[in-house]
Amino acid sequence: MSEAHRREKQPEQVRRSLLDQAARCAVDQGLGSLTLQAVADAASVTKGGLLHHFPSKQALIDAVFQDLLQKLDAQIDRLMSEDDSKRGGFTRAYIDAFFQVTLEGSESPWAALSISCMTDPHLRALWSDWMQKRLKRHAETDDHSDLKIARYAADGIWLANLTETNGLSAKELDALREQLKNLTK
Amino acid sequence: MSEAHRREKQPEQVRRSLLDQAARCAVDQGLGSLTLQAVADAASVTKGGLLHHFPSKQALIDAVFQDLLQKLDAQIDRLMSEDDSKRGGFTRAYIDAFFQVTLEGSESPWAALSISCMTDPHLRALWSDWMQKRLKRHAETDDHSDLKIARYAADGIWLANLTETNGLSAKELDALREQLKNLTK
DNA sequence: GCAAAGAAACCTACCATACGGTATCTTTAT
DNA sequence: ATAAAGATACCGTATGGTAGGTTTCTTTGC
Repeated sequence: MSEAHRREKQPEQVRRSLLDQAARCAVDQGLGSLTLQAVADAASVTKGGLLHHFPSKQALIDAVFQDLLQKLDAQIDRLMSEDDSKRGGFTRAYIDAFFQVTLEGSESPWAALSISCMTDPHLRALWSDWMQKRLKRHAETDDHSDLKIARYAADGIWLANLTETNGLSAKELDALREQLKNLTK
Repeated sequence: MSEAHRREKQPEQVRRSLLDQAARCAVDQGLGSLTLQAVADAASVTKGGLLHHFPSKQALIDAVFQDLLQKLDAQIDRLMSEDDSKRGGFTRAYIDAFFQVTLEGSESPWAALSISCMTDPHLRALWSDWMQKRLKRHAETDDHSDLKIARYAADGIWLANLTETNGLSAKELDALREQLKNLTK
């Protein structure tokens, strides 16, 4: 049946798979009706195996969220290092990061972040903290109402792409991105 | 015990109460952990009574959502009738409606709409439909990329206000709204 | 005008199931 | 040998839903 018992054990890989599949399930079924069994199945592990890696459901969810936040952090830092002009550097990176995520479609684990963020007050706080820290860190270059609007619009677009059954076309998205980035100049 | 059995029956009123309380519960506990019992209790009806009005949990949730969408529709229509310039009329009404909702804070039944919208894929589709119909209806006056960005930004702000533990200040919100509406001219 | 019948509104009691979590056992790696 | 990885079996509970009863409203026949 499950092959995890017979194959070579690569716990790190299993852990990764669990995180990814959990994110995926959260998108498909909504975090509320997310079930340990479903996640375990999707990762080809039994529920017991899952609970070995994450001692509770909440622990799993938290881990997913932290993982995604970490990736987002890295992504933004990378994008910022490629940006030579100072003003709005963070905002541009933010926009690009979000569009990149958006392009990956609703199957991307990133989509889970948003959903989790709304549902769970605890995660909401985490996100809020992250954002506020980041804003404070780049206050000198990115504290302007135009930039604020650009960031909010990026959020909205990202949200829309989750919401719409048929996401926006790549062409539309590209045009929107250009327009937003123009706002940051 | 429950007096619903002895009092004069006013099914319409009970139905309303069920919808309202369901919305309220969805805000408090999150839609995921929304329970029929809790809603029934809040409306002073037994679970059986609730299930008489709404044959399933999903039916109840859908009804709540539809109800709120209907209210939003009316609100937007009203705002549009007060707007004399043509271009961007819908977008301005959309922005105003969302800011009005945002100002009411997270206790408003509208907050439930948003959360539900993210969580439940089925509701996501309903919202998407609503939006697309509305956009088609106002294609002549509101199909422009600037307006699109303004709407997305409104979504983002609304989202941020749900997300942030301490919502944005009324002053900030006002400034943002003005700025957005300027984009629609 | 008024029973009687039928439908609608609502309640009580119950079932089935699915879910999170525990306890324990087997297999693999070091 | 020991610990980690993973599987299996099981438990308690809460929840959505069903069945069928009881009370109130509405319609119909006379």
